[in-house]
Amino acid sequence: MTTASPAPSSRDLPHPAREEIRLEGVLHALSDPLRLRIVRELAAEGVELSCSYFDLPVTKSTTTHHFRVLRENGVIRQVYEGTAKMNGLRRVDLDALFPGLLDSLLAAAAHQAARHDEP
Amino acid sequence: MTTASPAPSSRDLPHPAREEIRLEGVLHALSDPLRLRIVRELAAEGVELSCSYFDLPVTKSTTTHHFRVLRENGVIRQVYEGTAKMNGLRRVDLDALFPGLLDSLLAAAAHQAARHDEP
DNA sequence: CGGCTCGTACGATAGACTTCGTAGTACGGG
DNA sequence: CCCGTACTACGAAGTCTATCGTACGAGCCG
Repeated sequence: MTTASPAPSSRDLPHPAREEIRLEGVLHALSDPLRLRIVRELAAEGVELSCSYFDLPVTKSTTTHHFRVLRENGVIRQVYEGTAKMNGLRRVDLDALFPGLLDSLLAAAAHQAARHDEP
Repeated sequence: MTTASPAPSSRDLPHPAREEIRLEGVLHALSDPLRLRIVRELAAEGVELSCSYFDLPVTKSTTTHHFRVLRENGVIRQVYEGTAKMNGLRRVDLDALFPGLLDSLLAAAAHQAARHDEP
């Protein structure tokens, strides 16, 4: 049977449970421009994206570090899929914990981007 | 005439203009538990409060440091009034820059406090 | 005036954060 | 099976942060 077994490639990454996510941690994770940018792209695309999708102005080591900060603070979920690691926003968890916060943050970031970065 | 001259005690503190306030800075300022707590009390009282109003578990030096971080990131406004320094939320500026964000953040903090800190 | 309170400034320290480079592991394709 | 790709782990360097202690300046009150 074509069981939809998630092929749990034995490479599991530690994620905080929903109740363990702390607001301070989320804010800290998003207070870095690079990480905020990652989250914005993730939210814009709406689907899971591989790390290499992002073209960040830092080395891969640093990229790994930033993705880990986002994961450890409960902002994103990371799952291996073959050689790629897919990243998805934990929108459901965040919305349950902090209703409306994520949307406000994304709107604020978009607002600011429209004011400064983009012409 | 009893001019409402603000008695500009010649001790003026540098504040960022509204347009200079950066989302990353605000998030960073609020990612510290002590500073988040200060902002929550400020929002709850709704009026300007002196530094000594807060009974924080750190020394006065550290308190000064945290208030400065909040001011330099545009979260609060500080004005001298005699020997006291009054602190007020820059709600108008923040609401203009990031509509709804402050309320979402305060609600999220209250939510979390209800879940963990308070019984 | 003398002292008190409020808050600052400065220096110091320990810890955390960001970034990198190198070396290594896991998966998939020829 | 060997190699390329994707990402990690570890160590190192530099910077930033949080905290403190002590010493100081600015107003208020007796």
